[in-house]
Amino acid sequence: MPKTYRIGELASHLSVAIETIRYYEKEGLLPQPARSEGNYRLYSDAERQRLGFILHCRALDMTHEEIRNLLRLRDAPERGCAEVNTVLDEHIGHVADRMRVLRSLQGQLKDLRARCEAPGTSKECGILQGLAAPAKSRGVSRRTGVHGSQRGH
Amino acid sequence: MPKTYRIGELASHLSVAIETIRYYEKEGLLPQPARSEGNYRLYSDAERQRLGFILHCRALDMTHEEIRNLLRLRDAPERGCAEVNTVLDEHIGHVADRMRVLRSLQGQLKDLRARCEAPGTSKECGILQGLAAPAKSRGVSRRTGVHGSQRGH
DNA sequence: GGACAGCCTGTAGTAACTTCAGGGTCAAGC
DNA sequence: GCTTGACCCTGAAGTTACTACAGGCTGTCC
Repeated sequence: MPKTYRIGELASHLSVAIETIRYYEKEGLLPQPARSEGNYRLYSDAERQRLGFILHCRALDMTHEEIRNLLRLRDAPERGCAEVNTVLDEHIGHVADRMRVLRSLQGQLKDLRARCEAPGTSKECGILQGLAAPAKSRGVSRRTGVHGSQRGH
Repeated sequence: MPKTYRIGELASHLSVAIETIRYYEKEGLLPQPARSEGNYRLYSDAERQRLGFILHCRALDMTHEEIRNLLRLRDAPERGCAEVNTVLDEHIGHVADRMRVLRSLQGQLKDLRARCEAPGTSKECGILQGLAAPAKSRGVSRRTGVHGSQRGH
């Protein structure tokens, strides 16, 4: 009899919220697990490993779409390794793009910040004036980036 | 009679979607504008400038919350410039945090990518194995970042 | 048999939009 | 006068990856 885990065990072993596991199931990243008599989810070691794989991909900021692709390749071992490389290379590209954007942002923010050193009222604040300006040669294409994680405040 | 703009004009002048303008109004970033006889929105130059300010802030990846704060300071010029600095400094911090995370990610992704050079089947692919590993010393605190823009694929 | 941890389902909220359905307005052309 | 087409309106739902309830079972201990 192979070991099984209830959802709470799995969650604490892998340091993830219970709701997230159920959400991954709903999203089709995890299969529908076996159930106990009392309708509790029962996970096998294979499912535990699959979840670990998913979490590792998420820690690398991959989207569910990208993870789905990798899981498909993982499940079909006859497929070439080249596709795995492609997914990864594209993702590396997304991260690089996002970093370029942020570097540019950082420069602009620091320029803006330097406009205010005197403690005047905000009426004549150089920062607010800078933000009101037509924003020429901004160089930051709005709407780019690694599907970045939000939250942070 | 000062010039007024319809929403479509404003949108094309400032390169933003019409829906976004209406959304900003609903969010309270823009005031409710005057209306024409036929119930079309009519914007003044002041509103046009306010929208420009908002878009510039968004291009710097500020949240609506941060922008709301700046607008409040902009509208109350007797307040000190110091608060503007605070908002900006915090935002600069967020961007810096996000860049740190991405730099770490990039390193991990490249390590992973280096595991596959031979064109084998994905069964023995070092990348998939790397993603299955327990992910020790990962160092990327999940759930961080500049409320980053999503989309990108 | 009562308390309490743990699990269940389903729904709604988050950020900043985008998309859609189903209409009204207005100027030009026939 | 009527139609075409560009432009505008509202309100609701979809997007991503979760998180947070609400309201209700399950299982074990005392």
